[in-house]
Amino acid sequence: MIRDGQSIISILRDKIISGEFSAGERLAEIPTAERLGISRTPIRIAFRALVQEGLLEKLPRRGYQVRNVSSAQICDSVEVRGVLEGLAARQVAEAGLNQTTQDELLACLAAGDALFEDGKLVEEDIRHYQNMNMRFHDLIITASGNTAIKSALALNEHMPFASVNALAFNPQELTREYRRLHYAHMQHHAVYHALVNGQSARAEALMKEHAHATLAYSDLFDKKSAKTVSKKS
Amino acid sequence: MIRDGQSIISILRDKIISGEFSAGERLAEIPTAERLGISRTPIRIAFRALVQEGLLEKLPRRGYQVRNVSSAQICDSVEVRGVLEGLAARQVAEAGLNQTTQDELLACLAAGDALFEDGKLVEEDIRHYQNMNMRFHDLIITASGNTAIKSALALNEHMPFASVNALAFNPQELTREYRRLHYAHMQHHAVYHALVNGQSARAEALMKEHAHATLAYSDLFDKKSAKTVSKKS
DNA sequence: TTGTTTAACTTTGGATCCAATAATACCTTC
DNA sequence: GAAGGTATTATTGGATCCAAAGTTAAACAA
Repeated sequence: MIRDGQSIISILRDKIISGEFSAGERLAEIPTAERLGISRTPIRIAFRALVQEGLLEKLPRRGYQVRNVSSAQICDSVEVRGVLEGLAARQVAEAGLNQTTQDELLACLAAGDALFEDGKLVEEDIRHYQNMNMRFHDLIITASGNTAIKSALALNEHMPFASVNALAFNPQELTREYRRLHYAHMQHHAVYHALVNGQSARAEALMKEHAHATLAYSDLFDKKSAKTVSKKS
Repeated sequence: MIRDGQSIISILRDKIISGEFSAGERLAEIPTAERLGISRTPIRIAFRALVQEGLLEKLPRRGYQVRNVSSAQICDSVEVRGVLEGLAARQVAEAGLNQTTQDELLACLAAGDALFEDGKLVEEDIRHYQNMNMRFHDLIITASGNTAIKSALALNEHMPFASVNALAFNPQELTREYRRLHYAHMQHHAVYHALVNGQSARAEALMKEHAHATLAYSDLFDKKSAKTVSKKS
């Protein structure tokens, strides 16, 4: 029994991100509705929202299609996240950090410190890290008071995080994952330091670099380089 | 007779931006549907989209409400546009401008030059300018090939342009408007110059400043200053 | 065999109906 | 007069029906 309209969008989004609806697959309202055992109305609303989010593409009179999200597009998305969160960090540093936000950021940092204390991560730790990470970023964006940043990120919010994590994460390589997340966590500390000291330019630059760091230990970075080279040639 | 679903969203958006639906006004699906003489289904889809765009706010079980877009929020939105279009310009300059885009940008510049030739503007000229302006910006965003920028801007796309123009434009002051748009147009020339010469950092900085220039001749800028001061105190 | 025309099917958009639920107003009772 | 409970109303979410329009496929003719 599905009560809330929002959750249907989430369900479809998860199916796309998880690959149950594979890239390039064509989706129509009626078959999808039957597949999920609900009526067309919520599917219709969800499809439109997902088009707006950039996960679906509309083929006029031929249904919808799961957009093929290339690694280059994920890199683009990370770059966008970088400039927007960089702007947020700059504005926070300029306006000054209020006490409650400062406390909450510190709590995030402490939680992260605890996770990395024993020198290794298990899969559950990674989930904890991701929650903490999301909270840390959200705190800064919210603290900026810039609602336009929030809404601009709302669209492809899931995309960079979910896709990058899905592509970058390999359960076989927990050590590499440990290094990647630990580096990111140290950057969190640096960002916090810049924010409390009102170093706005530093905060902005750190936050931009921090977005890139999401990719730094994945092989996506190489693909992006290849793309850039081919563009220039 | 309304055929296309997208147009209903546009109609409602226009009514909000124009002030026919005033800020803070509560809207429910049924009364709005009756007011427009259509059924609830398209209204439902439109309301959800407008929530996602940030123009409406949902009051659970109490309908929707037109969000009060403050001048500070418009400034925020302009800032977001600045960093995103700055990113686009930088990427275009780095990758190099292809010939067709270059030609189309030149056509925009020529069209602008013609508008400003006789030293004054009439209201129709301003509409022409806005179309040309939109095309110029869209060309650069598209040329960047960064789809994430496009979708991030899609949300509040209308907002900065429409709202700023609505607030900044005063038919009594066509001379001031002439100066504002002429300055913006000269910046277009500078952006183009940076792009064709591959000066990526300059292109990015110019594009950011260009966004601010939208406000430079309006009194919004003062309000923003006031807000910043009050934040610090 | 190929091209054109037509018919059937697919698909979306809009309208309306029903159900669930929260808010509000009213009535009763203390 | 106030407070609490109940009933009505307002509002949204989902299901289904119908119409319009485009796509596909098949059949027929050249």
